[in-house]
Amino acid sequence: MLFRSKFRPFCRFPPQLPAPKPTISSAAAAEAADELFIDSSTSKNPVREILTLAKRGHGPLFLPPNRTRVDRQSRGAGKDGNFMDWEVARTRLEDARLARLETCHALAREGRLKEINSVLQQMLHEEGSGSAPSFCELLQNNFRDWDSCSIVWDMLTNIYSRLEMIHDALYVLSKMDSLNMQASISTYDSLMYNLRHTDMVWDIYKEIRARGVTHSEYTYDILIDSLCKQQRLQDAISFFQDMQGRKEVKSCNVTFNTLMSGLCNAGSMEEALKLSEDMEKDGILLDVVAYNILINGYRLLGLMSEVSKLINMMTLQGLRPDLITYTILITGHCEKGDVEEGLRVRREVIARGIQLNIVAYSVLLNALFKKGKIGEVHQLLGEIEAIGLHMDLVAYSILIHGYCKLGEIERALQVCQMMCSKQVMPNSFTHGATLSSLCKKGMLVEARWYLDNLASSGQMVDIILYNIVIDGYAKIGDVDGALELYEQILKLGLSPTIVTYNTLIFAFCKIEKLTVAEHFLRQIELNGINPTVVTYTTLMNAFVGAGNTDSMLRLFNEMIEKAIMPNVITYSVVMKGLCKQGRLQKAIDILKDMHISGICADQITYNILMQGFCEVQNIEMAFRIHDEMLQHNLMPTPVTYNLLINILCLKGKVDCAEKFLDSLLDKGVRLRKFAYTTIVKAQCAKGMPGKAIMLFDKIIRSGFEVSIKDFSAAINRLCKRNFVNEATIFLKMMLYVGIYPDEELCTVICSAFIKKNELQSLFALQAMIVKSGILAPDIQ
DNA sequence: ATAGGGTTAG
Repeated sequence: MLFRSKFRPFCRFPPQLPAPKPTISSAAAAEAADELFIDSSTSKNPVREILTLAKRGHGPLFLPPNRTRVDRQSRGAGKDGNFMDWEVARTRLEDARLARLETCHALAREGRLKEINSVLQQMLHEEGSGSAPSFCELLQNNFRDWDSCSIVWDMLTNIYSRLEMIHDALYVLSKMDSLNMQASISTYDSLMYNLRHTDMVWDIYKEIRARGVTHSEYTYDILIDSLCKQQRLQDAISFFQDMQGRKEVKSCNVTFNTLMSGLCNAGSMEEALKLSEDMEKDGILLDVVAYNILINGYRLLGLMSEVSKLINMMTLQGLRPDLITYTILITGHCEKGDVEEGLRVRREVIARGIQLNIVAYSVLLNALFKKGKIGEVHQLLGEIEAIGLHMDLVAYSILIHGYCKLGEIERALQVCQMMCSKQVMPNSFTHGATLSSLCKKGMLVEARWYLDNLASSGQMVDIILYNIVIDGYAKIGDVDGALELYEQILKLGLSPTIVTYNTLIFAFCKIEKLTVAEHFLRQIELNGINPTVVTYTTLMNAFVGAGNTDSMLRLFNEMIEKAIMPNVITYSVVMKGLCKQGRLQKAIDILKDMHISGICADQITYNILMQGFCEVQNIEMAFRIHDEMLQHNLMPTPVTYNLLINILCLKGKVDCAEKFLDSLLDKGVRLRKFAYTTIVKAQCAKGMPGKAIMLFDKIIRSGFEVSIKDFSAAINRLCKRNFVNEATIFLKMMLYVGIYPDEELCTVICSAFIKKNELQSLFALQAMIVKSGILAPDIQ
C-alpha cells in the first residue's frame, strides 16, 4: 500500500479513475457501506451491536440459558470417558431418577400434590419426549407396592400431557390401564385439551364415560371447543343440546359461550345466531361475553356495520358494552385502515370513564405503525406511561416490529433492551422482526447466523422464522441458500407450510428457472399440499416476466378450475401479461371482470394498465385511466405520475408535462426525482435550457439527492445542441453541490468548448480537472 | 367463555 501511494505506476491501471474528492454520491455510498458493514472496524452499526450482544449469549435478544438439559452433561462426560465410564454414568442417572420418584411417592402419601407437580415437571422437562417407557419401567419395578403409586402414575400422565409430550402421556395412560389404575378427570381434561385438534378427543371422552369418571367443570367445554376446531359444528351443537336435554348439568353460560365462540371462530355466524335465538326463545338471555363473541365474529368477517348493530342491540337489552367490546370495535376500524376512527372510539371510551388497557393500546399502536404515523405512536406511548400501564410482550413486539419496518433499528434495539431490563423476554414474534429487517437489508449471513444461534441455544424457533430467512435468500436470488435452509427445516422436524413452498417457488422464479418452479408446484401437489392463490400468482408473474403470456394464461385457467379464487394481485398479473402482448382491450375487459366479481382494483392494477397504454403512446387512454383512479377514490402513486409525465415528454408535450407537475405540486403531491428529471431531460433535448436550469434548481432545493447521472443527462443533451453556456451553468451547479464530473463528461464539455472555440473556458475547465485530480496522473 | 403482535405473489 505504501509503495503504491508513493510511486504511482505509469500505466492506466487500475483502469478506473481515482476516487474524486468527497462528493454527495460518495458520501451516500459511504453511508450505504456503513449500513452494509463494509467498514466493520469503524462503523457503530446498531444491527452489528444487536448481533454482538446476541453473540455473547446473554444479550437482550436471547433468553438466559435456563433450558440446558442436565442429563446431557453427565451423558457427555460418560462418553468422553474422562471422568467415569458410560456404565457408571448411566447408573448415577438412574439413581437420580429413582431418588426423585421416591420423593414423589413420599409426597403423595402426605397429599402434597403441588410439590410432586414441580418435581415431575422439572424431571420430564429435562428428560424430554420419548422418556415415558423408561419411567414406566422404573415405576413398575420399584414402586409397585407403594399405596400412593396410582397418584404418581396419574400425575406422570398429566405432566407429560401438559408439557405437550402427548405420545408419552398416552403411553403412560395405556400402562396404567394394564395395571388397572384409574386416571383422574383433570388428567383426562388435559389430554383432551392437548388433542383438541384431532378426533382422538372423542375417544377419550368415550373412555371417560365408559369408566364412569365424573366430568369436571371444564370437560364439556373442552369437548365442544374441540368439535368446533375440527369443523364438526353440528356435532358440537347437538352435544350441547343433548347436555341441556339430559339436565345432567345446569347448562351454564360458560359452556354456551364456549360453543358460541367455537362457532364464530369457525366462521359460522349463521349457526351462532340461530343458536342464540333458540336460547332466547327458551328465556335464556345473552350476557356481555356472548355479545362480545358475536361482535368479534362479525369483525372477523369485516362486517363493521353488523358490529355497530349488535352493540346497539346489547345496549337496548340493558347490557353495557365493556372494554373488550370497545377493543373489538377499535380493532375492526383499524383493520379497515381507519385508525382515525379507532382513535375517536378511544376518546369516546375514555369520556365514558373507561380506562383503556394495554391490549387496546396495542391495537392502536400497531395500526399507527402500519400507517407510518410515528408522531401519534409516541403520543400514545406517552399516554401509556402517564396512566402507568405496563407494557407487555405483545406491546413491546409491536414497537420492535414497527421500528424495524421503518428502518429505525437503533430504536428497536433500545426497546429490546428496555423490555429485557423489565424482565419481559423476547419470543419468536420479537425475533421475527429482527430477522426480517436483517433480510430486508440483504444481510443474509447475519440473519442466518442469528437464526442458527436461536436454534442452537434451544430457544423456540418456529417455521415462520425459517420462512422469513428463506424469503431473504429468495429475494437476493440465492436459491442454494434457500434450499439448504429448507433441508434444515426438515432435519429439525419442523413442518414446512405453504408459505415455505411459495417462497421456494419464488426463489426459482427469481433466477428464471421456471420449469423447475412449475415442477416444484407439481411435487407439492403430489405430496397432498394444496397450492394457494399466492403459489399461482408467483408463477404466473414469472411467466409474464419471461414473455410467456400463454403459460401464464394456462396457469390462470388451471387455478380457476381448481376453484382457487384470484385476487387483485392475480388479476393485475393477468393484465400485465395481456398488455405485454398488446391485447389492451382484453386487459380492460379483465378490469371489468374484477368489478363484477367485487374485487377492487388498486393503484398498482391501474398503473399496469396505464403502462400498457403508455407503451403504445396512447396519452388519452393513459389520462382516462388516471381519471378513473380518482373516481374510485384511489390516490395515484409516484409511479402513476412518472408514467404520465414520461408519456407527455415522449410525445413532445414538454410544457404540458411541466404544467402537470406544477399542478401536482400545488396540490401538495409528493413526487419522485424521476418525474422532475424526465422533464429536465426533455427540456434540454427540446432546446429549452433556461427552463431546464430553473427546474433542476428546484430539484436541488426540494432536497432530492442528485447524482452525476442527472447532471450528465442534462449536460450531454445541451452540448449536443450547442448550448455550451447553459451546459457550463449545469457544471457550476454540479460543483456547487460537491459533485465532480467524470472523465466522460469532461470530454463532452471540452469538445463542446473546442467546437465553439471557447478557449478560455476550456483552459479553466482543464485547470480544474488537474487541480481536482479528476483524471489519472499519467494522462494529465 | 370474549379483545392485541410475525412469513409468501403484482
